[in-house]
Amino acid sequence: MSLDHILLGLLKEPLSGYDLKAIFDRSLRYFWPAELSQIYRVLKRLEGRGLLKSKMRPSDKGPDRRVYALTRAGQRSLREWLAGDPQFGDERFTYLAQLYFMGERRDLAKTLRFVEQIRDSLRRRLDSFRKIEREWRTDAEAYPGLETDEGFHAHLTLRMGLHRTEAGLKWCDETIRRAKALMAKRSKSERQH
Amino acid sequence: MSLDHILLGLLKEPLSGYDLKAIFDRSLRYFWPAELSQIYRVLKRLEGRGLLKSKMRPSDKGPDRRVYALTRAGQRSLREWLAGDPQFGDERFTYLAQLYFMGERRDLAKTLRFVEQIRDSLRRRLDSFRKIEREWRTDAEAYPGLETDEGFHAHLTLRMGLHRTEAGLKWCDETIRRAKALMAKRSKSERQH
DNA sequence: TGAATCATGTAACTGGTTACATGATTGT
DNA sequence: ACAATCATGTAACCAGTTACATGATTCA
Repeated sequence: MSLDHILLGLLKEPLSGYDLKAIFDRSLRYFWPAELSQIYRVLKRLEGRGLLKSKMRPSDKGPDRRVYALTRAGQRSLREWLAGDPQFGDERFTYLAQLYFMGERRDLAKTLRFVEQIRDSLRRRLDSFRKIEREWRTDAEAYPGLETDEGFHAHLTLRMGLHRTEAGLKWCDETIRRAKALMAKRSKSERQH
Repeated sequence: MSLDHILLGLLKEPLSGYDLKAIFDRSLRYFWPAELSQIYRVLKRLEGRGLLKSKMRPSDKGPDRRVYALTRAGQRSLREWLAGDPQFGDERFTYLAQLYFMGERRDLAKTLRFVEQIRDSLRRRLDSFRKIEREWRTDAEAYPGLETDEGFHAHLTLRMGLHRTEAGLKWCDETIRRAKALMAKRSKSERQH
C-alpha cells in the first residue's frame, strides 16, 4: 500500500507519471525505488478509487501529458497514513542472504571480493549523499530550508541514509580485516602441516 | 528469486516447510522475513523444477511431515547464485517514506513520538542481537565456531545487523535532539511575537 | 476438555519487474 | 538522418501477504 501513499504525498502540486518517476530517481530511490510501469498502474488505480483525478495537458516538449492532482479523499487518505505508527520489519537484503550461505563455497577469497564490491557500492552511495548534503547547505534556492517542515523531514531521511551507509562501510572494513586474518591463519597452519 | 535460493541454502540437511519457517524466525528474519504459506509454495515449485525432492515422514509429535532434500540440480543452482555479484538497491523502508511526508502535518510533536517509536523498536532489536552475540561466545555448542566457514559467514550477517541498528539508534538520538531544538526555537519566536 | 503446538496446504489478493509497443519533439 | 529525451501505457510474469481450511498430538 505504501507506493500508493507515497504518490499521494508527492502530489502536493499536479504532476505526471513521468515527473513522479524523475522525483523517485532523484530523491526517494535509496529508500523506495519505483519503476515507471508500476507508477502508471498505481496512478490509474488511485484515480479509479477517487483519490486522484487527471487531465491531459499539452507538453512543452514531447507528447501530451496526463497530469494528476489530489482529490479531497486523496488528502484524507494521506493524512490517515501519516497518523499511523511506523511500519517496519519487512526489509529484505539480498546480498546478506548471499553472504549467509557463502560459507558453502569454502572460498574466503570469493567472500573478500564480494564484500569489496559491497564496499565500493556503499562508497559511491555515501559520496552522493555527502554531495547532496553539501549542496543543501550551500545552494539555498534548490533545497527547502532545514527549518521548514518539509525541509526538516526530507533532510532527516538523508541523514538516515548517511548513518546507515557509514555503518555499512564500517562493517565492510571490519569484515575485510577479519577475512584476511582468517585466511592468513589458515595458510599458516597449512604450511606447518 | 531470492527466497528460492535461500531455501536451497538452508536445505543442507533434509527439512520440512515447518522446520524452515522456524529457522527464518530464529535467524534470518532481520534480513529476510518469510511466511509459511510462501515457503510451502516455493518448495512445491522448486520440486516441480527438479531442484528439490520430497518424501513424507512420520513425525515424533503431530501429523506426518513432508521433508525436502536438495537434488544435484538444486546444488548447482545454489552454487550459481553464490557465484554472482552482490545484489542490492531494492531495499524499501516504509517508515522513512512516512517520515519524508510527515512535514505535511506541521506537527513536530507527532514526528517526535514517531521517531521515539522507531528508537524503541531498534533498541529491542539491538538487545536481541547483543544477546545472540553473547551466547555465541559463551555457548560454544549451540553455535557454529567463528573460524568455520559456516560460523564466520553467519556471524558476519549478525555483525551487519549490529552496525546498522546502532547507526539507526544514533540517528534517532540526533533526530530527537534536533526536533526538540526546533520546537523550542519556534515556541520562543512565537512568544516574542 | 481445551489451549498450544505441530503440520500442510489453498485461494484471493496486493505489489512489483521485465519486456514490449507506440509515437512526438529536440538537438547534433 | 539519427540518437536522446519526452511521454504513456499494456501484458506476462514473479513475489509476497492475509485469510482460511483441516486435522493430529501434547500438555495443563
